[in-house]
Amino acid sequence: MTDLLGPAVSPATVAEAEAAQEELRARVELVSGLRGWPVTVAGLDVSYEAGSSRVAAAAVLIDVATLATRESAVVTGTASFPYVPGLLGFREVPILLEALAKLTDRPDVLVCDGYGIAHPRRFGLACHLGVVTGLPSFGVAKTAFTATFEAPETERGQWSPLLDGAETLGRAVRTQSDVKPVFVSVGHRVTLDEATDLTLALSPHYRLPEPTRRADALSRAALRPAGQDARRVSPPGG
DNA sequence: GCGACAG
DNA sequence: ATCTTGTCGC
Repeated sequence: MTDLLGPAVSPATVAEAEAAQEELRARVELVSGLRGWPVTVAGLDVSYEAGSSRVAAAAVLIDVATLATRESAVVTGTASFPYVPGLLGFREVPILLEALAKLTDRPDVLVCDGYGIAHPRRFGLACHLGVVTGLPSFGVAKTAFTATFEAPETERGQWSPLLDGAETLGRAVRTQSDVKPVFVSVGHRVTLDEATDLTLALSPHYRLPEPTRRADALSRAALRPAGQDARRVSPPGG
């Protein structure tokens, strides 16, 4: 089928992808589109198979107040774009959209595994997904990327700014006391304060927010043959 | 020029 | 991301 949207959706080269990001960044809205505290949030994540291009994407819809899982969807497919730092969106957005489409209810906000605005061209995965879906979104990354930061105080809830010179791109947030911080940045139609508060509300027990934790587990399990979940098969030596 | 580099 | 054994701790 003809790709009517061109490079903005499926770039053929790194140069085209970077150019597309420069175009798409103009569509990011740095104001809140939330109507008060959200009722539901969808956590998203993608898992990869070792020596192949097979991937699995999961979307888990969670009730923010109770953290109960309302519904979840998982889909397997093939990665159509290589991993290139700064271009993660082109690799994961397509299959994540498929997983999102399988959800019955529309989430109030998306939580992504990676960065939003704290990106070389200010258009990380969370911005990409937000712009394409029109939904509020933000990212929670596990490791540092482009910005500089000082370690936040060690108590849960403490944070320090992610900086690029004088520009604030996000926050290093301590979701658990004495545990490495996570990196929160805005994606689309969400403020940094909202993203920070949500990250903390969604991470009562572990370092990572429940939505992305559950999406990670689901996508990972989807790559395993049926019947081998949480069980060891063909142990070395018989 | 060289290294580092979300997932 | 994934490859990997044991180990310390709640």
